[in-house]
Amino acid sequence: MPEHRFESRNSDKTYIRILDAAARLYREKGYTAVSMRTIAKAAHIKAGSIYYHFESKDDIVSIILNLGIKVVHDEVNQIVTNLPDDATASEIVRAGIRGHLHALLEYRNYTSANVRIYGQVPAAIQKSNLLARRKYEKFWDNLLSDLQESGELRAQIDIASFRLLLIGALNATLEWFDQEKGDCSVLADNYADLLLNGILTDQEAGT
Amino acid sequence: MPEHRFESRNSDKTYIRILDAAARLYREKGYTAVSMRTIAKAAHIKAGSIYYHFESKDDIVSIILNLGIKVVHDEVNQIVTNLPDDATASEIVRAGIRGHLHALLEYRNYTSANVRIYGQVPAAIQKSNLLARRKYEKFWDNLLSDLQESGELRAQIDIASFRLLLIGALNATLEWFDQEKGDCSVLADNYADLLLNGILTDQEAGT
DNA sequence: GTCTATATGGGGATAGAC
DNA sequence: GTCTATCCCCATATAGAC
Repeated sequence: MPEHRFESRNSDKTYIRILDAAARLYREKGYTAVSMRTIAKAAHIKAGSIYYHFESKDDIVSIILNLGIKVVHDEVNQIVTNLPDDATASEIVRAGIRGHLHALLEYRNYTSANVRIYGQVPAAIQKSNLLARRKYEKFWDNLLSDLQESGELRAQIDIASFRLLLIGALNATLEWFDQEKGDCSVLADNYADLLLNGILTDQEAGT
Repeated sequence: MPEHRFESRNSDKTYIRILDAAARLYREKGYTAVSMRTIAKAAHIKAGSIYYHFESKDDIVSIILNLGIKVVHDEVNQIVTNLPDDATASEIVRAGIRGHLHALLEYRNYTSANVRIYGQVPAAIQKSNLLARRKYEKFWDNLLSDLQESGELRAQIDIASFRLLLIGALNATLEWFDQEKGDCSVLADNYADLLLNGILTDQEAGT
């Protein structure tokens, strides 16, 4: 799926084909349920041949998990960085939510594989994904802290708590959102409105 | 874990021991990774003996998935129903969030097993869990619709969208919240404040 | 109720031909 | 680069002793 990284390199098309097939299968079936034989069949290759491209099953999983974070981080970073200097807090947060949801659903096999199987892979593999996760969390924390210091976000909210709530809610859309039936930017604006303004009518707010 | 359902029945202690062990393992390792041998060892019994208590591996999984929804639904229902008649929207939503989070973390092995492996079990097992899921979703939708009709929640919010955001965010806490280090009612109040009032300062709200 | 033993099939990974 | 063949281990489920 992440074609941009390998575009024209000679016969690494096979490398990508294996990775794409594996990501989709991991998302659908879970970590242990997917065998090298299963991946091989989906990638139109024989099981033994996979070991020419990858060191082991865990090597494949580790690469998939890291791409699952990277594609989202890259897209959110690019969208937010390209906003005009006078963008409001609403616009910035909204853009971040749009970017996160768009990448999440665009690279669904990788992102969903990450969300679903991270908690179930061996500890060593989890560890290989931790740095990418921490960096993305830090990105949001910095973004939100800046907006809070400038007075656009309420002073009393805890940034880490909101970031956990936000990313938790966004990632959960992977479990139900159907790209065929809806536009994810509509969903993004919907979620952004709820999170920015809350659900109470004005006379009830603050209670 | 759900002792209340079987309290004193003779030697169904073994039944519960097997179920508890299986739920914990499914949460930690995923559906396919957990073998009958693994469950047997954790429940201090031999693999063949499990078939006296359960029909199959899928029978066990199906029961665990259904309990994972039921324990949360029951607790939220009880807490919200017992609120005084003059409770405000804030108090009702806050109580629902508290109940959901408390049950979620109290019966963590069952609830987390549900969240993590639902998407990875065979379709027939998913189907056996759908009714319980739909009932719990309906419970929240009815609750929120009533509050919207009484004017306490903003008229323009879409109830189903908010319910998806809410339950998605709450369930995601299973992946990071450490019960040893924090009180889940503090977390609940924190999340409730964010969701009820939003994150913008008052002069920015509505934009 | 719980045990041991076993039938049958699939798992990750490697060797060596082409 | 991809193939076939193989090593060795583990899976679910059942049969029948105790």
